[in-house]
Amino acid sequence: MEYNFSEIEKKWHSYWANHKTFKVSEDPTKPKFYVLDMFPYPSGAGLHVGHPLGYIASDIYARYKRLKGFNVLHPMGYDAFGLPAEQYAIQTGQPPQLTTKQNIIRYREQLDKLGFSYDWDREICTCDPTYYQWTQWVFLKMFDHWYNTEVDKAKPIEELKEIFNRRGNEQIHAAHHCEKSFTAAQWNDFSENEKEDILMCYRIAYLGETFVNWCPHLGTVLANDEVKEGFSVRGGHLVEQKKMKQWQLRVSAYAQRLLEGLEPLAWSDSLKEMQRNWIGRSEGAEMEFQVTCLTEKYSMDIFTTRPDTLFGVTFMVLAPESEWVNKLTTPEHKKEVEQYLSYVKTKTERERMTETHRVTGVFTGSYATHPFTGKKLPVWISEYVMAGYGTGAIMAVPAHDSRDYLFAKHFQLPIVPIIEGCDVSEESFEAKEGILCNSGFMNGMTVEQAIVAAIEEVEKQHLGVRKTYYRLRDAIFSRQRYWGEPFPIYYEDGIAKPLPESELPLTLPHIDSFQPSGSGEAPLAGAKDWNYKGYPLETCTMPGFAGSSAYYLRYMDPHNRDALVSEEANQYWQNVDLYIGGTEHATGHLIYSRFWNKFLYDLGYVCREEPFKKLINQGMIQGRSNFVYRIQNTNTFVSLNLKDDYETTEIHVDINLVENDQLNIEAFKQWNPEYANAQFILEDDQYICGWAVEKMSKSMFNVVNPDDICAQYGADTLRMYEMFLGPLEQSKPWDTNGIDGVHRFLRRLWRLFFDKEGTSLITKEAPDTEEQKILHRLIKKIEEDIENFSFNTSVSAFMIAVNELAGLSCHKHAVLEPLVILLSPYAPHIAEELWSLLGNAPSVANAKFPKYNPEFIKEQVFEYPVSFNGKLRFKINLAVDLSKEAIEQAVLADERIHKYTGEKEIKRTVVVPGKIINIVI
RNA sequence: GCUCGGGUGGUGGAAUAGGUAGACACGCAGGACUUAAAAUCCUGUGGACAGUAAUGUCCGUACGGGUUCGAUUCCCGUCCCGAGCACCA
Repeated sequence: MEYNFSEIEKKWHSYWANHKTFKVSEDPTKPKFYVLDMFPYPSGAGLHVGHPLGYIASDIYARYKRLKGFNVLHPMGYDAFGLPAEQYAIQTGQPPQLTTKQNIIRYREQLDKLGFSYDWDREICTCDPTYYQWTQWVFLKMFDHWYNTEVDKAKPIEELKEIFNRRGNEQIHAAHHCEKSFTAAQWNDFSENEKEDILMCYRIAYLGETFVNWCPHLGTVLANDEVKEGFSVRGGHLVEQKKMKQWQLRVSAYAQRLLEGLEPLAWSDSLKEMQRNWIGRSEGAEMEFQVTCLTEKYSMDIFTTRPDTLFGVTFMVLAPESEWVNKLTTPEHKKEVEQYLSYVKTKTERERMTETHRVTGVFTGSYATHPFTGKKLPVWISEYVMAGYGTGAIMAVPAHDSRDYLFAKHFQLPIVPIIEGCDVSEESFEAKEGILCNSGFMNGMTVEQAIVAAIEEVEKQHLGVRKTYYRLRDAIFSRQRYWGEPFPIYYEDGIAKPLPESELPLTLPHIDSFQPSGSGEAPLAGAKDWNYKGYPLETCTMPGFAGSSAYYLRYMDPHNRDALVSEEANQYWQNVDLYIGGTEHATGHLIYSRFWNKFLYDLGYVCREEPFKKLINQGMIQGRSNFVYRIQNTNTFVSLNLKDDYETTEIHVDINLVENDQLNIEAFKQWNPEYANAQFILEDDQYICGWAVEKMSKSMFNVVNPDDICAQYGADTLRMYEMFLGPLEQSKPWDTNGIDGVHRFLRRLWRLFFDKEGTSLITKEAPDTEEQKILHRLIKKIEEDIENFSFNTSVSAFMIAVNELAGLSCHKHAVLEPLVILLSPYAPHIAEELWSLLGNAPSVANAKFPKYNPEFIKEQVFEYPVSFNGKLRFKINLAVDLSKEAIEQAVLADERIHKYTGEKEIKRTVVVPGKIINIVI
């Protein structure tokens, strides 16, 4: 009987589904384990072989943990709101509700084929009102809270009102952007609307005016992580800066906690580093400089991380957008400054970013006074200073900062080095090392000492304060589009008011036109009856990350109608033990989720401050594209190695028309009518295609569909092959070349159980030592591999073990049964089949992971009293018995061992030809 | 420019509390079975040299140094590749 994977897989899929084998519930008698995949966006293209890589890995781990006796929560769902469905709706007029539903059905079919052990009763979908009700609910909570920086916690806005009532906002410890200061009396005199305006500056979810990333093509605002190098991540459209009133989340209030919280997490260093960069903490001093514009005197704040270089300051620079520009420009320089400002305005964000080496700037005519030396420092304006960071103004230390240096060289400003012996004739000296000079009270100190001393002195003389800045900005939360969660907000006399919780979910209405207006007005503005008790509802919707920020909590208690997650469910499942997903979410979803979770933690709705304990980033599976070469202006194609003789154009060709880089010419002709009459210049009677490793995508015709692989080899082969391909975290091209090897392994395994006629070979004999050794070595290896996520080497270990057992003609029940359990996380279908053929009740998922017994693989230990250079005992650990003489010879042959004879206990290994001997002296 | 990874056969990749480098798989070559093919099985497979042969010797983990009895592994320097950040003061 042959290994009939398609029948086996079909049989077990329906068994698992009918018996709800993987259904879980809270069970206090068992330890819990939560394994989560980053849920997919169900696109119209369906899954390709790259998508399941992480799902397979997490499924192996989840199944393993189950065998180890854990109560495993392993759910799946869909991140279904988003731009592509809406873009599709704009093009075709099909409502996103419909296309999303179709895509989800397709995804589910594909996922089901791969035999994942998900508890499908917990399936969620972010566009489902029973789900997004809780997204809206969290938003209301954020609207209703402010951030108290004294206790570092979100607090109800009512508390803030009371504080204002009692003592105004003068000594308030809050994260805010309120520019007014007021007393209790003034507060009480404010009108309700004025009060609301002020409170808005303190809310964690707030409506505020800022520069936003506006994408005219998409007709919407985007978050910082949705923009890369001035273009939208989705679609690659130009993004410009525009000042707009938008909903925002005060993520910046949590910057420090987001940074500190990273420390204990079991995430990769590179990912933590990415988040650290994104949060961008910098410590330094905020200092006041007295500036004089003609006769007018001001004090201007600047921020520096290098207060030790204070005596190297030779000029000041303002950002072009800084409010100081107007105040400090003298009439004499007004014209030049205006010219410069208009020049800066013509540059796009992108140009400003790419032309970083070009030095531009203009003098304001004003001077600042050095707080210690009293020297006059000219105040310049330059685009290299950012308005959005620090105070939008800097003290320039050309000797020790490369940008200041270039600027000083260009405009011939003085450069004063303040570190002994540094050479600043060619470039600035930026290293934070050396001894200070030319620096008054700091002379002779190291840079490290000077930084501390400078801040102390500055604080003592009340010139400034220690200060920490973060690069992390508040998240812009409005999107001018349709396919997202509606805001539970209505406007009463222009004042944003929260909808009562009892009105949730506020469901997304059906609309006729999905086309954005282009003027910044959202599609919902055209919805009928989009109001609450006659008041207009907010027309923007929430961004993609809204729905994915707390989905891991909802899985704990997906059908709860009264809460996002019940306290009991949250107490039991706590947080995610293992999270597997792509690195592309490093500065998006993974920051927002952590923020969201911390907020809910502050409010006491969740018991853990961090959502994801351990995180693994699976690598991308790239496609291997094939090319044909068309001779320009002809319909003739030339084979790869002859193409250099012609002027050719490289054209992607569907990889399904190519085998081993050989083009199937007939199929190619039929592929596209344009090529029906194509001519070919062959080499060795073949057309050889070129190839390249690229992203797997429809447009490159290099997509491999897992359904096809399943049909040809089965899901078990696909699962094992994806693991065998290489280390999980590494990106690698899909390459079917090795898949036969894995498939062959499963067939060989099958043959340990059955002969060709299908008669069972299984015997009840007791295993011998050699067989025990094979088995227990495998148990140890598989356990280690799974714990280390080194799934590729486990596949090899299985192959070796099965080959060895086949070599010994071992068909013993006592060996094969544990082998099947070990294999079940990797190849669950065949394991399930063999498990029941061994006479067990389904399912192998309920089996116990075999216990490793080191006795079976222990090498025999021979203890030799070897007389050597006096009285020494060598304890020799080796599998093969060697004669005493052989050992002595081996040890003596290594003359250099003499060095160690005086020391007490040294573990050493001596190599005898053919053997390794570990010796304890 | 800065930060973090990483460089091992024809290919994907094994092996690092320092100890027989190249597991396993692909590919390739040869063989068995077959009328033939597919499938399956067996053998060989880093390089160079010597030998009829069994086998032996030398060189090999990007490059140059160092520590060590011994380095793919640890340290220093150089080169290359990948990822991320990037006028963030």
